[in-house]
Amino acid sequence: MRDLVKVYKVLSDGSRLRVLNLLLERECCVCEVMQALEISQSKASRILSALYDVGFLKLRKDGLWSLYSFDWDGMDTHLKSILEATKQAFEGNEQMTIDRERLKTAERLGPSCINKRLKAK
Amino acid sequence: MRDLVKVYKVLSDGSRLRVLNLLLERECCVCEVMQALEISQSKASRILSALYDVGFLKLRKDGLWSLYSFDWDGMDTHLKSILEATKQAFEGNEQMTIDRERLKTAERLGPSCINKRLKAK
DNA sequence: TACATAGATGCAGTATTATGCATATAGTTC
DNA sequence: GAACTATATGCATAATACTGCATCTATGTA
Repeated sequence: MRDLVKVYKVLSDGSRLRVLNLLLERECCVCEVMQALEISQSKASRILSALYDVGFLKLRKDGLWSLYSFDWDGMDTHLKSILEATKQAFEGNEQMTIDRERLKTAERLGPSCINKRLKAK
Repeated sequence: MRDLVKVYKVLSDGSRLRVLNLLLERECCVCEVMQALEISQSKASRILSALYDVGFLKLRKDGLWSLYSFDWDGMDTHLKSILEATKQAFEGNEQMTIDRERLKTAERLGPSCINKRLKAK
């Protein structure tokens, strides 16, 4: 039951839910998440590792990139049902739609590149 | 989405989950919850009202007693699926089984009566 | 080997949450 | 209306969680 509490703790944060929503679209690296949600690198990284820790995600490394995606196969049954319910709750939500749109234009550029861009503006 | 965060916040606490579990058994008053879980009156009251606030429960007053139970009819769809998933996760959990057992012997006695008993021991 | 880069993490400050105690509130009973 | 009682709640304190900044790690590249 301690695990269940942990799972709900992870889900009880708007930013973390927004990241889940992105990942429902496709596998993402840390820098894509930071672009799509306009959050800092450390925040994006921590959110992804929190979602990973409770068992929602799997991690694949490609050179410097950490690519996170849902671990549908490894995920236990309870987690899956909770996730399904959550997914349903996202439907029709404006913020979630915007985020998914923005993810489409997110490029696989590292944080330093993104930060330079932001400063240039 | 703010609502969803609220719901998960409420669920991200062991005691609150234990109370949900009791209510899956039957309607309870505050003092039955405090007996079954061995928690303080204010804690039991606050937990119940938190669960009420997000829409899981309905409240019926009988004299001095506040009787809380699941509001299956009034509950919205998302909430219901989340609750279903949670319920499944409770199955086979030792603590939850113990709590449900203890609820059977819980009597509808007020806090003052319960506290007197405890002191008498 | 030296440097550049994506991501992870320690730390500190801030904000949020949980909980006990005391007290308020609202029914009940005499 | 006075006393009693179940529940709700204000307040203070303690515990937890969030986040940015700086730094570290590990991989890739010249």
